[in-house]
Amino acid sequence: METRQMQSKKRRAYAPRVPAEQRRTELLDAALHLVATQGQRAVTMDAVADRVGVTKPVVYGLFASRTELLTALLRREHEQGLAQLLAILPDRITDPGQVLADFLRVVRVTPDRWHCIVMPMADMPPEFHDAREHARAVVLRRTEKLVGPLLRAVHAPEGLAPDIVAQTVVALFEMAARLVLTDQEAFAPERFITAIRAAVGLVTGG
Amino acid sequence: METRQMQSKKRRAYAPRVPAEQRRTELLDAALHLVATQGQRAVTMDAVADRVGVTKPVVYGLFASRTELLTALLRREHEQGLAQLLAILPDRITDPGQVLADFLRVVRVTPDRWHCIVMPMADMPPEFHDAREHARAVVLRRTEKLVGPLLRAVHAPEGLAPDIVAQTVVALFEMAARLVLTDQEAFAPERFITAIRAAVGLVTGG
DNA sequence: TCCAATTACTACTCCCACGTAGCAATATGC
DNA sequence: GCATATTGCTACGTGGGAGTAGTAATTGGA
Repeated sequence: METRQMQSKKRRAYAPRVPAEQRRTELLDAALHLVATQGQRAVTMDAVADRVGVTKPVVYGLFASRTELLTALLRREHEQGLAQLLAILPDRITDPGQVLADFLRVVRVTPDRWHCIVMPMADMPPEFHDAREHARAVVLRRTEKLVGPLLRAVHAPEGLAPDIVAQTVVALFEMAARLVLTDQEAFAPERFITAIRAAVGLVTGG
Repeated sequence: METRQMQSKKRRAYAPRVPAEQRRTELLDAALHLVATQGQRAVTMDAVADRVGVTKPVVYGLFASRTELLTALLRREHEQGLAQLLAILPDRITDPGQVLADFLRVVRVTPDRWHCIVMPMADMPPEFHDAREHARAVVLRRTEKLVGPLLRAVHAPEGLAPDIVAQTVVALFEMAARLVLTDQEAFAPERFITAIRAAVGLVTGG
């Protein structure tokens, strides 16, 4: 029975000890990568732990549950994404093509984050949507304000309601981001910028 | 021991017997409803069976696995959705607002189907995307062809590439559908139609 | 009225991922 | 160097949903 000699239990190598805050960040980063590359199903507590070189109970030491982990992740990414966006938006828009260019550059610099923001994650418990709804609402309000003067500048008719135009603009930016993230070759960022400038020219110059 | 008298095992009431093809349809309908109202996680074999008033093995009699069930569902919905769309699109577009109006009417008539088409379902195994990719590709090709003459008509500059315009148009239709499905009050279909007509007027009349 | 085919049900097994209890190693203050 | 807190690990229990084997009810035809 007592064959505890050769092939003994091989205790796992101890992972380097790391202060809580830093571990927390590492774990969120791992979760982000999993979401972006394999979808949220892939974010199991074991997988996250594994990616950091640690075991599951360590994750539970910092996040009470899988739900809390994912919620924290979505909140962090949306907060930081929102910050990136607000840093880009000027007070008054003169060149929409420039705004799109800046945005797409940001997307390419932090693709995982924007993947997780812009590729809609279905089947998330309601609480998960809070972060997204909030960030999106902020962007929509901001966009609506920016769009108003633009519409007046081109003498747009009444029917072009600012809220609908704002929804449209945001949807288009999201579309561009998705295409850039999934089909980088066919949809080089410059193509969108060319297109948007052509469209603007069509309206103002026509 | 033999207390099999009063509270006996209460065998479940036999569900009415139904031919295979019809059951299949019923089950797909049930799955569709679950997807549309609670997301794909809610589509468990038990839940689907239950909704039809039947038990799990019945479902396995018609679909070899959960994956096959969901695949069949997505295929069916995309096929029928595509048919609806193609029936709407004229050979030559004269009034874009009319096309959008027709489309949104179709969406409101079969909301569950369009929910499942237009609300992206993340975390689906690759095979699930086949139906969507295929249908979307067809629509994109068709749209690209329709958009060409339109661009020439308004003397659009070179930079407005037809493929990008097509992606844009499709993205906007999807956005409109999503908003109509989720926020029917704030985004009455007429508002989109008004907006699109105003936008068209801005380009052609300006 | 009986038989065979069809349809449905009961009662499992299996697996996977969540979440936890308790122990082991490593830092840190004295 | 030694106590103690901190961080990590092993080894479970648990629940829920996929999938299956075998049986029972129903129906349609002879």
